[in-house]
Amino acid sequence: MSRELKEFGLTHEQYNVLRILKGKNPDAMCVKDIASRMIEKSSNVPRIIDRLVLKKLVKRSTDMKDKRHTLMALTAVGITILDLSTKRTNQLFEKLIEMDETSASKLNELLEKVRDKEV
Amino acid sequence: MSRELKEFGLTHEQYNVLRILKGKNPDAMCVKDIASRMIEKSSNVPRIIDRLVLKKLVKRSTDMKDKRHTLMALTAVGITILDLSTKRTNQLFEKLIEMDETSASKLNELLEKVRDKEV
DNA sequence: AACAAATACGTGTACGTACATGTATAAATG
DNA sequence: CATTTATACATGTACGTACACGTATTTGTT
Repeated sequence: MSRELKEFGLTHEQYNVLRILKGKNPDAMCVKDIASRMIEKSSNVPRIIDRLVLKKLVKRSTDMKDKRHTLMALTAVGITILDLSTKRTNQLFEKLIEMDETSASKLNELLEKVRDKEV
Repeated sequence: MSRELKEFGLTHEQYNVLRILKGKNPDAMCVKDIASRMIEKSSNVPRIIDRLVLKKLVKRSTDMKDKRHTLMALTAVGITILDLSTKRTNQLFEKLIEMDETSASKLNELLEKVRDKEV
């Protein structure tokens, strides 16, 4: 996945953030909202946004209703790049999960078992 | 796992390298040998060793038979720390894989299926 | 209204991953 | 034997993860 995204100048996490923003597009989202939708919920969202802003894929502004919020939204370029890269990753993903329904659901069940262990 | 290793001042990867060295102890290993036994085979071994040497868990020397080789071996302290931390991680691992034999082997089979996809 | 606490971001550091490149040494070749 | 090629390691950069901490803004309390 990363290998393919690289051709669009995106890392896995940058792509992930773009997709999250797409979910609200054309509305903006704040850092906390984005973080809550990420798999890896570290405090790294501001820095990932930094890189997307540099590439002009995302624009940043301050919420005047609550100045603690920074608002992020896709730019037109961002939407284009995202759509292109999504086409590619969707193809890959289809191949990856190519598995009959029974196996897929069994795999899921077993992984949940491991994930839920309290250690 | 990382959480527990932290109490021994070790990261996951540092611990991994110590275990690999333990496998050959008291003989030394070169970077290439270590890398070949790691899950993540990046070019990062020299830097992981750097940190272990700083903590005096590993000693480094040059192979006089082939000066391109750097030889790494555990120190006495390294062995002690490794044994202590291994006791802890073994307990955790036992809990984690607590799963009946049928489920465990089914999980393995399904994961192999995903892993072997050519994408 | 003044102050304390909570909230939302941003930033600093250590470390790891991925990838590219440099350097010393050894092996292979003509 | 001289030169090329391969090998083994080290190092640089970009980026991500984890965690600690700083700062601005808002909210809650007295």
